[in-house]
Amino acid sequence: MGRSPCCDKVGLKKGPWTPDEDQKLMAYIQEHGHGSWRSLPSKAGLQRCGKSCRLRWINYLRPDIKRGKFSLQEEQTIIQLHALLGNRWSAIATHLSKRTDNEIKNYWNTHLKKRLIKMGIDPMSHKPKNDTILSKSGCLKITTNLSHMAQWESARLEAEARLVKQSKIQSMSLNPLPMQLNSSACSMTSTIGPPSEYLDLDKDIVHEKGNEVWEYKILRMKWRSLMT
DNA sequence: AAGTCCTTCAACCGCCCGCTT
DNA sequence: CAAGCGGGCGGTTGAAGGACT
Repeated sequence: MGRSPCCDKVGLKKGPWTPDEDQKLMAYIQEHGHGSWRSLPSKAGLQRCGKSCRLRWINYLRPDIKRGKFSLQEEQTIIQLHALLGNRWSAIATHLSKRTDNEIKNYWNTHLKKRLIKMGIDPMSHKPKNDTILSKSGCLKITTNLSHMAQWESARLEAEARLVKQSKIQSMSLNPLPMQLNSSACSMTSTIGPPSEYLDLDKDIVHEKGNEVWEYKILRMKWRSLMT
């Protein structure tokens, strides 16, 4: 059976949000929380569908959002995480506090992807375009390790997401158990980890262009930063 | 100054997944 | 177990503004 549309589209407004609509949405959420997105628009007096409200809140109105130029550190983090995770923007966003998945996705598509292409790096595989030559000369091991690392990282992120969800549920029930969560998170990260080969690998891939230096210290460095 | 092309990014769309009934 | 629903995600679009001719 086909699913019903997320909202009754007749009479609902689309397109850019007006300051008045923003104000209504913010005022409502600050007072009541968003609750069910589907029912929020009518309660808040908005002629929008719930999805549109959710998107507007998450990507623009939320108070804990950082806007403006991405720092070099942020750019490097995005590139490193993209190498590991691919186009999993929401997963990447969890590692860049105050940045939204939409913003990261846009920044990748409009800036970083083009920059990598200019540097002769395939933005999807994060490998130099003339990869076949490099593979023969030893980079194959790095590529293989990256693939293993990505698999492990995927699993770790999923576990982390579960913990966050669990934490939210517990805090909402006014009976948070931060110590338990922290200890379980610690035990997870200390007992589960990448194979020792990742920790021993010292090879970095470095590309230079003009004043820009891009370091692909994905393996050892990334692992360390994820644990901090 | 006017017209065209290019870039950016907010917002929409469709699909998927997990939960509930 | 299957259907229905809501939320979330990634891909795509199109308006707006800037750059270029």
